[in-house]
Amino acid sequence: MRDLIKATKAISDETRIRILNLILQRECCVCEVMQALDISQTRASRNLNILYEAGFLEYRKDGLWALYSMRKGLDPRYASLVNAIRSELLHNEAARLDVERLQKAERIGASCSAKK
Amino acid sequence: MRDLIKATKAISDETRIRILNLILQRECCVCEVMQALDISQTRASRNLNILYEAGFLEYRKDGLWALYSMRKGLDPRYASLVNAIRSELLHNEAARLDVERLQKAERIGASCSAKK
DNA sequence: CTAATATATGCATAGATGCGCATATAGGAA
DNA sequence: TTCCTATATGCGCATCTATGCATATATTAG
Repeated sequence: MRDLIKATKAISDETRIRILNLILQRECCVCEVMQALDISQTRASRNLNILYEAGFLEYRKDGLWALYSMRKGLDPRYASLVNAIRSELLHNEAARLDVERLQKAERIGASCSAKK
Repeated sequence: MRDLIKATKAISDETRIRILNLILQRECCVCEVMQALDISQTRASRNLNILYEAGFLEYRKDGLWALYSMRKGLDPRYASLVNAIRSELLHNEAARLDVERLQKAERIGASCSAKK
């Protein structure tokens, strides 16, 4: 019960739904999420961690980078939550633009957007 | 997007998950929910309304009673959210007890529990 | 070692949420 | 009408949440 509540809380937030949208495409690092969604480093990092803690994501470190991807072998209950999001995003224009920006994003960090 | 967030917010609360559990069994009035979950009238009414506003429930008045039931023809996205809850509750002892108390509940209102 | 960089986190704060108390509303009975 | 009852709701408060700022941590380069 606790876990289900944690999971549904995690996805009841626009920023985190947009993040899931990106990671459904491919593994992402924090700075790519920042760039694609045009949000702060703190915000990206914290919300990624919330999705991780809720059980949706896998986490690995590669040098300086923190890489998040969809968790494999997701509990069926969680999978149906993800499906709800997936079908929501299917025809969502803003979500499409986020993915478009993700494709242009580079694996360079916070200083990048700071320098702009 | 707004609607999905509203729906997931609605179900990311223990009280409301327990309420859904009851209404998945059968149509309930506010006072039955109060009795089965042993919560205040305000709390039952407000949380029922949140589930209704989020699109999960149907509402009808029968004399003094306000009757809530599962909404028919639920959007498939919402249905998969409900399924996640249903499978969560399937082996949940507390949920079973709530239903048991629901069966003993009577369609009499707030004054009932107040008189106890 | 020091410097640079990507990410995580402590703290403060604005806003949202849950709920109790009291009261309003509405339907039925007399 | 007036009284009783089931539900809804305004208000206040305690708690939770999201986020920015500043800083800590960790990894790599030199």
